[in-house]
This record gives sequence, structure tokens and C-alpha cells, in this order.
Amino acid sequence: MVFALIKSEIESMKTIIEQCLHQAVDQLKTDGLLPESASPKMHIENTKDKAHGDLATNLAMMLTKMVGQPPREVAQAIIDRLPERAEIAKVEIAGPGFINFFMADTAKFDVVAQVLAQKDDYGRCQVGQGRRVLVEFVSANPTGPLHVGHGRGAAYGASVANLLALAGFKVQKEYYVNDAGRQMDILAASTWVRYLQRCGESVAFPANGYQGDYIYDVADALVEAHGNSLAHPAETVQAGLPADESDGGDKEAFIDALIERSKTLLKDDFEIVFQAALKAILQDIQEDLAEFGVTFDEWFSERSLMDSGLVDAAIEKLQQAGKIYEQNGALWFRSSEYGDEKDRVVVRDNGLKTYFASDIAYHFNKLEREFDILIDVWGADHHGYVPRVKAAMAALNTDPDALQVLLVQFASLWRGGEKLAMSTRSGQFVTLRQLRHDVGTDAARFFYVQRKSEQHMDFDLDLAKSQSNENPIYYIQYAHARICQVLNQAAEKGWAVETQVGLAHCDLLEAEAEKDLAILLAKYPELIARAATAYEPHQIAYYLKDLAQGLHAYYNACQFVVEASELRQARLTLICAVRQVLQNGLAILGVDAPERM
RNA sequence: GCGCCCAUAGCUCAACUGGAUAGAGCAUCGCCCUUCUAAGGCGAGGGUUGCAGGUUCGAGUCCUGCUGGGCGCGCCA
Repeated sequence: MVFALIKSEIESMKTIIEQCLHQAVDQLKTDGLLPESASPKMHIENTKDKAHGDLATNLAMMLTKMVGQPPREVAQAIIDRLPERAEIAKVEIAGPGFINFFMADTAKFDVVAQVLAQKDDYGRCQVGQGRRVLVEFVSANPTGPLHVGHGRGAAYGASVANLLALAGFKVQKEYYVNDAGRQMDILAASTWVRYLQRCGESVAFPANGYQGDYIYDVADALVEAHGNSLAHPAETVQAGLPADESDGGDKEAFIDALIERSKTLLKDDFEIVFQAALKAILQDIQEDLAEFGVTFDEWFSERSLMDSGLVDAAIEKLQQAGKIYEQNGALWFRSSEYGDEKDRVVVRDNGLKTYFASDIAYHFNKLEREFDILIDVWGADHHGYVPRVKAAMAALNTDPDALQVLLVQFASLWRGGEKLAMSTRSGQFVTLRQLRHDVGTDAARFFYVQRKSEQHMDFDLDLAKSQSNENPIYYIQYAHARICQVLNQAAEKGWAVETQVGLAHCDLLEAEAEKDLAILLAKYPELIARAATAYEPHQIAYYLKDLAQGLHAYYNACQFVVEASELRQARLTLICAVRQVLQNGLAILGVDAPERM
């Protein structure tokens, strides 16, 4: 109740200064120094150097041309017209014409009340204005387990979604399941061959098949459920097939022929094998991601898109718009009319629709579901794909700018000072599950998002695994655990924290470390807005390191559990607020905030 | 060859989107546990921001050209 009142009354320092500057600008206009039409952008920034005060603006330098006076004189003119505010202790001109603001010490701690009142909601803002965002990420083909490359997209996408939700967007998280197409047929054929082998048939495994051991698991499950009722003699299966790569043939031609043979022999039963493989792998992926703290609102099936005729409908639409032509027996989309390098095939000469055709339908469908913003998180190797999808959106009379493709660079894994070579084909890759078991979910999630997504990243397994001071994740979690333990210590002495008492005595907080912490806490909401709109969760990681650093410095500089009750309450209240913000920030990154370590 | 991304301390990376003396961690070297968790703190050294121009009050950030690295350029997905 009390807090609800405070919540609405407290303004951030930045807001206060912005209001003051607006008043000053208005006054400049009435004084005839500035044209009425002028509406300068208010750029107020946190200072890097304490000597420059707490906040600063470059407003005077921005206005210098319009006013026709040197920046420092403009600055003086602005300062002369600033209204008095108790929160502002001092204002001065510095450097080329910056106006520096020094906040009153008492005002600095207003933020503590705000944090404790808003709790999990501290930092929430409304820059999203309730706009509906669809975040599609991971979307790895369900042909095998996720590997560490998918992990980065998963961690990044999940954190971006958390950020956007916090920033006032309505977020839906979606995984596009590529359960149609040739790759899935290859998976089914691979599974069937393993099944035949389990049934005692000596069928050679195709060179282009999925070699991973997980295929055996699916085959075993098939034996369990269907006995050998899906089996055919090896001779029948292999009769008349072209040579595989191992016999000097073409592995692509071989696998296609094998798929055809599987479908011919199995008839409707092919679907049983297909579904068994798909379901098993998809479930594995779902469990894997869930254990990684990554969940989705929707697992969108490519097959459902085809079965419901949406792919045909999308092609039809393009056709009606006159953007489709036929050449060499295939249907082409005129994507080059919209900035793509060349036109693209949507229906092959063999009648099969391309992956791109489904993707057009999928993105069109996303917009039909009335999302305002579409975010796709893709591996950077797919960047060449962006123009054609945007081209399709434009051709379908939708706004291509509604689509934001966020590219995530690959992560190289390092262990023992050596780069780990990975190849998907041979099944020689580190799985996400392996990584999680190796370094733990918290460390993995944190390592993935602590770098800008478009930066190439080195993932040092030894470092992520090390439970030492070298590992930044423990540094942050340790700060949180320390606070919890201090509060426990106080409670054991019968000194439970009473935040109302603490808030009433924030004027006793005079140490530098205390002021530094308060300033850091106040920066958090704008950090959320900035990180969300820039899709940059790594900013949260850096902030949390700073906040943890502030807490550790405070811990070393001051004693919290002291006899003087008012000072004690003020300090405990402050660290409660720090704990809250640590929790909020770690939650965005999907990292646990342990109470003890 | 064309297109996209990247290049910042010995190493891994930031830099609030054009602002003040470019900052952290690791590594190196000094200090600080009879005190609420030393997985911590304080301090020192370390830079021509790949190179060369340009834009302006002001550039790591923007524009042009190079150099070096990654990725992409299928009727694959």
C-alpha cells in the first residue's frame, strides 16, 4: 500500500533532468534565443567519470548552431533558465560545452524504495507499447540432437524474448519444426536401415545417412513396438539400387533411390518409421532445451503448413501478383525485383516445393496471426537468405521491415588451449547436452550471451567449467549468495531486516560504495529499455558484473551487521535492493541466483 | 569474382548507438582475512582502436579505398 504510493511518485533522475531541460528550452524560446520550431533531442547520459557529476547532457552543443553562440555560452544560457530542484545539488559547464549534473546524496537512494516496491517488476518499461512480437529461434532440423552451435541461438533467443517481454512487448516464442522435405526422408531411411540391421538383415548403411548413435535408439524402439513386421529381406531392399559412395557411386543418388525403395516397400508403414524418428528426436530436443531453461509457446510444424494448403496458397498469391514465372519446368519467384541477387525457385521441376516456398508461407502466416514484429534468430551462415524472404514479404504486400533477422555467429569451442574441430556429417560434434553436463546450465547460458551475438565467439570450456575466480558467472552468483548469507547472519542475531526503517535512514549511507551502488541500481531500467530495443542481452551480463563488483567492494569496505540499528537497517535495506536487481538480471539470462555457494 | 559480418591491451571482450583522459576480466607484479563467505577487495604496469584518407565543434563508432579473417553465393535444407 505504502509502496504503491511511492512507486508512482518516484521519478528517475533522468526524467527529472529531462523535464528541467525542457523547461529551460521553452524559456529560451520565449526569450527569443531559440526559434519556436526548435525541438532538440534530449540526450542525457550517465557520466563515465565521477568528476563529471552523475548525469550530463550535450544539449548546448546541439543547439550551438541554432542559437548562434559558442557552446559554453549556450550552456550558461540553459543553466540560467533551469528550475530549482532539491534533487539536483550542483550544475556546471565542462569541457567543450557539456552540462554536468550532480545529484543530491539523499535523492540517490530514492531508487532503493523503488526497487523494493516493484520487486520482480523493477526495470519493466513500456517502450514496447504492447506490440506483438514473434520470436522464432533455434528451429534446428529434427534430424539429430542439438549441438553447441544451436546452444548459442537458444540462449540468445530466450534472453531476447525475456528482455522484450520486460520492455512491454507481447512476446510469443516459436520453434519452426522442419518436419517436411528430403532431409526428413533421409532420416527415416537411415532409421529403417538401422532397424533392418537390428532385425538381422545385413543392409549397408548409406554414406549420406545420419550416422549418429541416436538412430539406433529409434530403431530399437521400433523393434520394441513392431517386432520385425516392418522388415524386408536385405536382397529385396538393395536389389537394383545404384552404387553408394563407398562403391564409387554418388551418395546423393544412392540415398534418393534408397528413400524411394523404402517408400515402395513400406507403403503406409513408411510413415510409422518416419514418425517414430521425428517424434523421438523432437522429444529429445524439447527435453534438452527445457533442461537448458529454454521453452517455447509453439512448435510450428512445416508439415502442418503444407497439409493445410498454406504453401500452395502463398504461391498462388505470388502468382496472382504476377511475381511467378516458369522456366525449365520449375516455378520461379521474381525476388530480384525486390533487391535479391537473383530469382529463386519455389517449385522444382520434379513438382516438389522448396524449403523457401514453405518459408514464404510461414512468414506470411506469422503476419496473418497479427504480429507487429517478426524476429528470426538465425545462424550467420544463413545471412544470404534474408533478402529473398524480405522480397517475398514485399511481394505479398506486407512490410518487409516488420521482419528483423538477428544473426548469431558461430562459437568455436576451446579445450586445453586447442580449438575443437567439429563436423556435423560424421557425427563428430559436441552436443548441447554434453556441454550442459560438462559446464552446467548457468555457466553455459551466461557464456553464450555475454558476447554480442554478431561477434565471433570463443567458448573456453575449461574456463566455463572452472569453479574459480576466473569464471565470471560465479562472481555474480557469489555476490547474490553473499547478500543472502549476510541477511541470514543478521536474522540469527534477531535483527531481521525492516525495510521501512532502513528506507527512513538512507541518509546514514555516506560511504562511496553505497552511493555507487545506488547509482548503479538507478541505471537498471534504462538498461533494460536499451538492451531490449537493441536485442543485446550481453549488456545485461556486463551490467551484472558491474553490480556484483559494486557489492563486493561494499562488502569489503563496510560492515553490514552492526550494533547501530538504524545504520544496520539502512545497509541491509540497500543490499536487499541489490539482491533484487541481481535476481532480476540473472532471470533475464536464464541463470540461477543461488542463496549459498 | 560478387555480397554480408568482423578487426580495440599479451589473451577473451566492452564502450550507453557521434561525446570528455578508450574500459573490464584473465595473465603479470605489489598489498588486504582475530571482521557478516578471500569464488572477495585495493593498487600498478600494459593502446598509433588493422592501414590510409574524408565528413564536423568532436570519430573506436559515419563515408571511401586498401590489408587480413569468417560466412554466403543450388531446382539442398
